[in-house]
Amino acid sequence: MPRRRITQTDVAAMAGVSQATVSFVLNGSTPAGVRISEETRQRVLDAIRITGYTANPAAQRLAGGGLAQILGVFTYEATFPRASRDFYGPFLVGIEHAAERLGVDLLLFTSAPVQDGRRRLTREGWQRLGVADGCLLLGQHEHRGELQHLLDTNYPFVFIGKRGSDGGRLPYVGADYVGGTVRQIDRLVALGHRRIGYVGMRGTDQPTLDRVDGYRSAMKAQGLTTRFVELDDVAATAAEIVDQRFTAVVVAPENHPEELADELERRGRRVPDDVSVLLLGQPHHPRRGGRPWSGFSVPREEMGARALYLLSRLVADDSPKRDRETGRTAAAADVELHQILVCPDVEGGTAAPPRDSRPETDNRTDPA
Amino acid sequence: MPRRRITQTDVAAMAGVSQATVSFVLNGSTPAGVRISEETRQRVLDAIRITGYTANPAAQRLAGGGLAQILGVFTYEATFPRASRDFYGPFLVGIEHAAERLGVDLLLFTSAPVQDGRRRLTREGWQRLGVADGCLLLGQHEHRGELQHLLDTNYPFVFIGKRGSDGGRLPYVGADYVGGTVRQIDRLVALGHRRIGYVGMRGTDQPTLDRVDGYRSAMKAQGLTTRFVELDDVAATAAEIVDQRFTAVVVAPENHPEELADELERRGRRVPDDVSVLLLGQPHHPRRGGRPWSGFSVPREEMGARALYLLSRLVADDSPKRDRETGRTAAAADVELHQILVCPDVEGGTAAPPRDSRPETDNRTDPA
DNA sequence: ACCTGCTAATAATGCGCATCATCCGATTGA
DNA sequence: TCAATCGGATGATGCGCATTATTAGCAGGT
Repeated sequence: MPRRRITQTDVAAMAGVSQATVSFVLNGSTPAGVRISEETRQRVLDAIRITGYTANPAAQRLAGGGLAQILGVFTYEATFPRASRDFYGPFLVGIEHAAERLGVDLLLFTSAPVQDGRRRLTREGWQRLGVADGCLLLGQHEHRGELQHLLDTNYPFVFIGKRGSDGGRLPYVGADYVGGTVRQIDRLVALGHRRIGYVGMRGTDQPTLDRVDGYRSAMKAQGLTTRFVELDDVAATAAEIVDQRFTAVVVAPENHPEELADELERRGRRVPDDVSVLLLGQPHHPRRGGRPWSGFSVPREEMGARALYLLSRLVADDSPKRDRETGRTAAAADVELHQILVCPDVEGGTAAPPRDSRPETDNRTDPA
Repeated sequence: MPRRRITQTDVAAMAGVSQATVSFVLNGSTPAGVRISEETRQRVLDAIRITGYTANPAAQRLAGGGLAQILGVFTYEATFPRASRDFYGPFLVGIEHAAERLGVDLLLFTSAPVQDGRRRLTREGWQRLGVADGCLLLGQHEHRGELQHLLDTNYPFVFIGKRGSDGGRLPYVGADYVGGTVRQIDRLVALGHRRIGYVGMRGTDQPTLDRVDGYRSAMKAQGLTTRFVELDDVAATAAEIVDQRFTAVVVAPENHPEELADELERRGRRVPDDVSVLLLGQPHHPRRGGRPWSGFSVPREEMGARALYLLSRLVADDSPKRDRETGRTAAAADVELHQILVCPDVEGGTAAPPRDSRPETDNRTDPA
C-alpha cells in the first residue's frame, strides 16, 4: 500500500502548530506582519526533518506559489536521433551540467507533434509548457508566431542561438559568428592570402547571415574583393574555386566541407598547400578520419549552460518569490537578455600560406 | 499581462452548465449514475473548442485524477557528457521515439545530487518523482535500497537492463546476453575453434554474470573446457592469451578490446588470422578507425522504446482511469513485466577459422 | 393524490499549499 | 487604568480539477 504522503498538516500536527505556520517557516515567513518565534521555527524544522517532509510540487504550483524547479527544453527537431545528436549533444551537455548545479529537473517536450520534420507548439503544447517554470528553445526551424506568443504571454524562455526578431525583447544566448569569421579572414590575410572566397548556400538563418556579414566587413576592412560561390553542387563548387584561382576559402559546416576538400584534391589542388579551407564552426557530421579543420568552433556546451543559467534568472525574477538567502528583492532589470559568446579559433591543419607567396599581381583593385 | 488561463469554470459558463458537467464530459462521464445528454455534451465540447481550453496538469494531479502525461527518466550517471553519451545515446533515441508516439513528455531528473559519481534519490528526489506518472531507470550503478523503496511505494517504474533482485516484482527490459554469448561460442566452434577463452573482469553486474553464464553453458554443451583470463592489465592479458594458445577469445566491451587486439598484434598474433576476437556487445568508446568487431550487439534503441511502452502500460493499468476509446477496464495482469530482447549477431572482421585448422590434439578432454 | 423509478444535472467537498485577514495576550505609553 | 502597540500565531480561503452526494423534473403505476 502506498501510504499517504507526508503533508504540511502532518508536520504541523507533530510540531503542535498550524499548517499555515509550517508553510511560513518553509517559505521564510515574510508575508504581512507574520512572525514566528525562533523556538517554534526550530520545532517545525525538526518535525520536517523527522517526517522527511517535502513539498508536493503540484500543490505548490496550484496554489500559485513556489517554482516547480523544472525547466523545459523544447527542440524543434527530434533530439536524439543520430543526425541531431551530434548537433544537440553538446548543448545538452552544457544544459545538463547547469541543471545539476541549479538543482532543477529538465522537461523534454517530446509530446509536441512533429509536422514536416519540425516540432510545433499546439494548443495542448502551451498548456504543457506550464509544468515547467520556464523553457529553453533550440533548433533551426523556429516558428516566429510561436515565439511571439511566448513573449506575449510573458512566459519565461531563452532561445539558444541569436534571434533578431522583435526588437530585442527576445532573450537568447548566441555565438559570435561575425567576430569569428572576421578573425578567420584576418588570419588568412596575415598568412598572405588575397583571393579569399566564401562558400555557402544562400541562407536566411542567422548564422549564415552573420558569417556573410563578418566576411563582407573583414574583406572590406582589408581592402579585398568579396567573392561568393553559391552552387548547390559540391563538384561544381570545387571547380569554381579552381577556376577563380582562390588561394583560400571559408566555408560553413553545413556545406559539406569534407566532400568539397575531396573534390578539390581530386582536381589536383591539395588542402592546404594549394588552397586553404577554414571552417566556420564545427563539422556537422564528424567523419572517421576526417580532416583536422582549422577555423573556429561554436562553444555549444557553454551556450547551453549559459542559456539555462539565464533562464533560471529570468524565472527567479519573474517569480513573486524572492531569494531569501540574500533577502534582496533584486531589481530584475540587471539581467543581460542577450549573450553573445566568443567562438574560439581552432588550429587544425587546413590553413597554410598561399603557394605562390605574395605574387605581385595585387588583387586589391581587382574589379568585381 | 498574461491573461488568466481558461478553466473548466469558464467553459462551463460559456456552455451554460456547471463546472462538474464539464469535467464529466472531459472524462467520459462514467462515474456513479451521472448522465449527460448528447445535446449538453455537444454544447460543452463546442465551448471547449472555442475557448481552446486545456486542463491544468497541476490541478489534475492534485485532484488525484488524470495523468500528467509525463514520464521520468532517471539515469544513475550524468546523461550527456561524452563518455556517457555513447552509452545512453541509443537508449534515449528509442525512448524519445516512444515518447513521441505516446504523446508524453520526458522528465530528466537532473536535480538528483551526484554522490561519488552516481546519482542518488534523496528525500527530495522522491517527491520530485511524483511529477511524472512513472519513471524509467537506467545506469549501471543502481541502488538496491532505492529500488526496493520504489517497489514498496507502488510507484510505476521500469528498469532498463535485467535486474534480478526481489524475486521478479521488478519490471525491466533487458537484453539476452546469455543467448548472445552462447551463439558466439557456437559460431567459433563451427569455425573450428576449440581453445576459446573468456576475457573479462570479475564483475557482479548482471551483464557480466550473464555473459559468463552463457560462455560456461555453451562450452559445456560443446564439451569444451572453460578458461578465463582475469588480469587487470591489458598487456598481461594479451600475454596470457598467447601463452594459453587460445585460437579465439570472447571479450566484453568494457575490457578494452581495441587495446587488447593491439597488444596481441604487437606480440605477432594477428586478429583474426591467429586469434579470433568476438565482442560481447558494442564497443564502449568507438575509436576512429577502430576494428570492425564481430560479435553481437545490444539492441539499445529498442530497449529504450520497449521500456517506455512498458512503463506507459504500467502507468495506465495503475491509474484508476481507464482507456475510454476502447472502453475496456482491461485486466492489468496481462503486461509482461520482464522483457528480454535478442542481441543480434554482428558480422565484422574479427572472426576467422583457426590458422591450424583442426589440429588433432583434441582439447575436449583437456584437464582444467 | 402519492409513491416509485428514472434521467439529467448540480452542489459540495477535498487534494496540499500559499496567503490574507484576524485574533490573542503581553507590553508599553500617557 | 485604558488604549495603543507589537510579537506570535491561527482560521479561512482559493488555486483548478475529480468525484461523491444530492436534487429537480417527469413519466408511469396504483
